[in-house]
Amino acid sequence: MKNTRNTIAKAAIFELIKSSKVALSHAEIQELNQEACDRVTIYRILDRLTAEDVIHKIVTPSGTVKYAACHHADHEDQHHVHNHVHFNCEVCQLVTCLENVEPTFKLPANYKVNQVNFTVSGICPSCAL
Amino acid sequence: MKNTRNTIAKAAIFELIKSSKVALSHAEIQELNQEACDRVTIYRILDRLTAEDVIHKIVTPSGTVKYAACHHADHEDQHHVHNHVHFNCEVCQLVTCLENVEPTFKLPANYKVNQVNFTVSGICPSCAL
DNA sequence: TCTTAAATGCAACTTTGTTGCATTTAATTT
DNA sequence: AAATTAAATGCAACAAAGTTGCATTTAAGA
Repeated sequence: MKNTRNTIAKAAIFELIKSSKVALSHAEIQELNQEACDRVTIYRILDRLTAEDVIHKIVTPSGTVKYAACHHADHEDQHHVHNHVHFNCEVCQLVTCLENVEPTFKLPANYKVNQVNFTVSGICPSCAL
Repeated sequence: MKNTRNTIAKAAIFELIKSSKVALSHAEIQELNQEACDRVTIYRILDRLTAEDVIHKIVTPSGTVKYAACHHADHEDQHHVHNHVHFNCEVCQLVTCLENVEPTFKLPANYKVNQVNFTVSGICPSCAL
């Protein structure tokens, strides 16, 4: 892992993502951060946090990219695979990690998996009322 | 379903997608179509074909949007859910539908599923050689 | 053939993400 | 504590991806 520094901007953005119950987009993070740092800086911080494996990137079926904190035990040094399901509510638009829902599937021989993106779209329990 | 017309552009683009073994991006479609119609028209045709459920949209973990033909039996009038896995090779960048790989998963109560997007990234058999 | 709503082309615009470079700053070394 | 240095930031400029409005064209039913 490359040398990485703990800056105020990075800490602030990580804190935002950690304290959010839902996944956040770049635009949402920028707004929540009160424009405290440059747009480009946020992109770079998100890349760093993703590389450090403390947040993970989620792509919704509509193509929106969001980020959420990782809640896995971090005492494993091999790269973690985020294979839980993300739920994208079509009504409230919120994306939530369903950490306990891990799909099972079987690929044909000789496929090597590095990364998965499982997103389910529909209506969440709150909006279904 | 809204009234929709069979135009040459729509037929050409559907043919391109159907005859491709891999999922195609908007840019790739435009190039393959020899710029025969406007960029905007392609976006609108892709939307229409998706709404008509004859192609489906795939979003890769890197955020690229691609389209592939649907190979399901079309005699069902309820909206089809594309719940097969898409494989995105990190080397050749090709996205292929693994029609036979359907993940199983169990959501908590009261979640209503309309759409799923399962994409697995890694190395495909051809590139693994 | 006539009619009309769907489809297209074009221009303009927004959103999202990237790159290069000068400046600032965190963290290590002296 | 000061010096060092590579990482991080800000800014400007750019590129890619997607959207919108509107005038014109066209498919398909009357």
